[in-house]
Amino acid sequence: MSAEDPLSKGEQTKQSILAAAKELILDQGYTATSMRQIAQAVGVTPAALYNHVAGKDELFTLLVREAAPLEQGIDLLQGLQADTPAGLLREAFAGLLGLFASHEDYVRLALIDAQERDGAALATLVPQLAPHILGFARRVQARDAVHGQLRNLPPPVLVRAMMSQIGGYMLTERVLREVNELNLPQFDWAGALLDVYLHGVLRTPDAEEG
Amino acid sequence: MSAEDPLSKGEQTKQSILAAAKELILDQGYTATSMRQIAQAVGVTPAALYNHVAGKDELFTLLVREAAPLEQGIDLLQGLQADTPAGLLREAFAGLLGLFASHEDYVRLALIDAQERDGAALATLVPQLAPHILGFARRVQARDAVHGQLRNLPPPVLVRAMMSQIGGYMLTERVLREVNELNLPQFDWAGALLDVYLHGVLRTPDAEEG
DNA sequence: TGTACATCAGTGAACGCGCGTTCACTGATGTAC
DNA sequence: TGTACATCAGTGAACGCGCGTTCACTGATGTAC
Repeated sequence: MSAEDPLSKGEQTKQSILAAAKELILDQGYTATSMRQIAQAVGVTPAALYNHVAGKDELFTLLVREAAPLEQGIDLLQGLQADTPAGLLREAFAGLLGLFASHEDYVRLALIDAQERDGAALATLVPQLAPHILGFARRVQARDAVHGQLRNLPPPVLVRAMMSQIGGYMLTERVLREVNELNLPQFDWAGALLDVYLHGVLRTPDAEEG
Repeated sequence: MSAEDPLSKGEQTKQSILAAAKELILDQGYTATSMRQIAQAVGVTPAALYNHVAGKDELFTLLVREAAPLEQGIDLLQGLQADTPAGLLREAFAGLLGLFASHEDYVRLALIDAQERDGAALATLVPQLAPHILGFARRVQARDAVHGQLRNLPPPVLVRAMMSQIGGYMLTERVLREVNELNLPQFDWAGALLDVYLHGVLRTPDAEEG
């Protein structure tokens, strides 16, 4: 259709299959979604799927791999600009939270994988990301030797408290939304949780702006 | 068997069915677990299940309802002893985290329900718990009018940051465990996250002990 | 430019299988008189 | 204490159905000479 669209018929169909499968699986889960449903959504016979994809298993694996923002996560951790520990933490927190929030599909696919398929997808992702998280923790520590902004916390606590707050944000985003009295309209929740986190790991409130 | 066991044969079988279903569903998910598998685990014919349970749907609903620590959660929020805002927050954080951590089965069943069955179970739980969470927030606020320990944060932020950190703890407990370099052996992670949270919402570090 | 052929994308029928649930039934257990 | 009967717990076969996948096939599209 568009100018940058030299996709063959086959590629087009494959993309349609992936898109339909993603939508159905996000809605119903992996086991509850059938190849027949996917074929119908694409407008094709079930048998036709097997011209483009080896089977249901490979289809889901493709889906998860395609949705994972792994490279972006790594680039983000490696491309942090800030000089101070507080700045690094702020930048990483905001960046990672934004990354996950903008890839909610991936988060949900990963949860489905974990629950219905032993979590092979997450299991391969964590080891790939781990060294970069560790590198980030060391960098923060090294900067703090100069600036002394951080409370005396073990580096793993810095990292886990951050990941926990970010993961918790994603989790509560879906649950607490329904509790009206806890909803502040137009409120910058991500910023508020970042603020609580920074205040929690820094020595003094004033240092936060460094 | 034991002294306090006047269970009829039927009740015994029903409990066996619930136990077997719970184990299988936690392992494989709801859709992927069949009535035949459950019957086999119990040592009984599939048809026999229907003498004790209306169907697969009701079986799962029973399971979730039985696993939910709803009353304990409410009792905990209502029975807080502390006088100061900081004390209340600390007690609630530690209590709720402990409650969820000791009911991991429920957390997982609720996630399965949310993913494979539209989340009917969670949907009924949140409104039941919500008023007590709100009452708790008001209580903290009222005490703070006297003590002035808290930073100037909207009460919903206090609550959500806490729920987010607790939820994040449950989430990262399963994922980050596998990253060896982030594991501090024998470390009191719950205490560390509580510490970061309190430090994050209180005005001064010294006030935490109040 | 025309022809022969290979590759591609999709069809329709069928495979063996496991699913949730129902049904008529069988013994064993409990209850009433 | 004995007998008649209702209830209980479980069986085995069967129901209609949808599952993932395979297979022989058909046209359409692309390629080589």
